[in-house]
Amino acid sequence: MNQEYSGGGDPAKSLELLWGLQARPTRGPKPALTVERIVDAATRIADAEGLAAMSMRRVADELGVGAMTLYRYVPGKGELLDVMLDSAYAELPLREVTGDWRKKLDEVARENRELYLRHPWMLYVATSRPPLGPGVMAKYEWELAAVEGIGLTDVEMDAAVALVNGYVHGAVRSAIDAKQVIQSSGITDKEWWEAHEPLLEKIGDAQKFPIASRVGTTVGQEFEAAYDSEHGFEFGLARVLDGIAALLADR
Amino acid sequence: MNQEYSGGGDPAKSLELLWGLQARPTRGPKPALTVERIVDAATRIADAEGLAAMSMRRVADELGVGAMTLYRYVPGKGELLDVMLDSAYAELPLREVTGDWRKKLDEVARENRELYLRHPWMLYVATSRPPLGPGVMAKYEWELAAVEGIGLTDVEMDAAVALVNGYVHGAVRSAIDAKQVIQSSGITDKEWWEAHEPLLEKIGDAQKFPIASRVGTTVGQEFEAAYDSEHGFEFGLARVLDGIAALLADR
DNA sequence: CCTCACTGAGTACGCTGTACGAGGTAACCG
DNA sequence: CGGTTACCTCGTACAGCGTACTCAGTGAGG
Repeated sequence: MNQEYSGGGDPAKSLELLWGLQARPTRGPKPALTVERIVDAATRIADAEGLAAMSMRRVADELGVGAMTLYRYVPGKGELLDVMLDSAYAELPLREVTGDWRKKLDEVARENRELYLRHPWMLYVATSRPPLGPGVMAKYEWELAAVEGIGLTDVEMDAAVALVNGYVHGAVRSAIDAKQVIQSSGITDKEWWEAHEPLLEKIGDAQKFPIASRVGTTVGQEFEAAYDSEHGFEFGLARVLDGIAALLADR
Repeated sequence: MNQEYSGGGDPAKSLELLWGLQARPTRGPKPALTVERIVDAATRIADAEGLAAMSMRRVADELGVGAMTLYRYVPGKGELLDVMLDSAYAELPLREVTGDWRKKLDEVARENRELYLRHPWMLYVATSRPPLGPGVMAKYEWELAAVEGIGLTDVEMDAAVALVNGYVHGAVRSAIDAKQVIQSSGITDKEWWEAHEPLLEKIGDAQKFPIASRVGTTVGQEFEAAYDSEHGFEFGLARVLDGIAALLADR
């Protein structure tokens, strides 16, 4: 059972950390750590072993210090996650894309997807109103720029970007969850459906749920054939972009 | 900081529970509990106090038994969550809707939305390949029926339903997260932006992130005016359905 | 009526985040 | 230069978690 966390740090404290607003005191011994080193270590652990493995003690071990030492640099685990998230978003290349809005939004979706695949733990941290760190701000600006000046209101621009981001988030999460289920259980989707066909038949599956059993079987087989998540992602993204295009065409 | 859980129960064991496949032994004392009573109690707690409050001890207290007693009925917390999820999905009315696919999918989205609003904890349980209990199967069948016979392949039908479901999931989760942030911090979005304007200005916000600061301010104000999540939901749903419509029009 | 499968639950283990406080270190001030 | 004082490190402790183990009590089948 995977534990998941929402950042949930005190927003004000997170902000101070994110923008490096703490006055470096002169008295006393030099700090052995920096917030950055802590964030890097924590991210390394979360990348390799998942969010559940990223405990304060584990991070401290990784850095060769006591667990409580971390609390000199970070108010708590929630704030640490906030900073981790912002740092990860700062990895986005934010390339300037030439072309129309659709090409730009496509790029936005793809870059976000790759970021999530690189840092799967991000998908399990609640990100509603994320702390406005430099990484998140830059990302938001970049994404809005894709739909700037195409005839949307400000609110619609925000909604369009949120729609694309939300889609990518959900799609990648589904793909990763599915992969993890396969890895942890050693059972592919196809095998799953086949193994439970007798059970479902006994229940009266085919009669009660004719469409579901037909579609489920087909989907299981297609996914087996490595047709897989790549195509599923493309399908959904195309629909989302088509939806935005339809809105623009109405104008 | 909220903990969250993925169902993650042993799929085989969850299935047995879901379909009630356990052979009721005759020897020994009558069981004092049923899986159903446990699921109901757990759901009640999760509804009222959130997923984090739903610990095994808490559920046991609610039922007036020892914590370990629950393990006589349920293999573990993961499987319990699986069953809770399936039971909750079984609450969907699954009304037969007359009309075209769009009207039907719209109904699917709305019913799912209300279910999530009634049981917010569902949004924080990972649901990829949820255990195929009776509730989930019936829901899947109902949703697929909305897009049956309109010219989509089986894989596309699954993808379309997943797209709508994913959208609703993300949208409702965002709305609930936002509401919780406001409740727990007592700060509205507008106040948030206003309170941090000096900070962001000092950073060089307006110069570095012109679009973001403009759109962010506007969105904050609109949301303040209770324009709010309802309209945001409608906008996104309309785009998603438009996207599917565009696909059908191409044929 | 005896037997024994089954139920209930107390105790305990290892894990979590983090509050508290003791003890060491280094820069400032007189 | 010596004392003060702010700061850093981290051992200990606490409440809470999921759950493995174990043992006593129960009640129906033979």
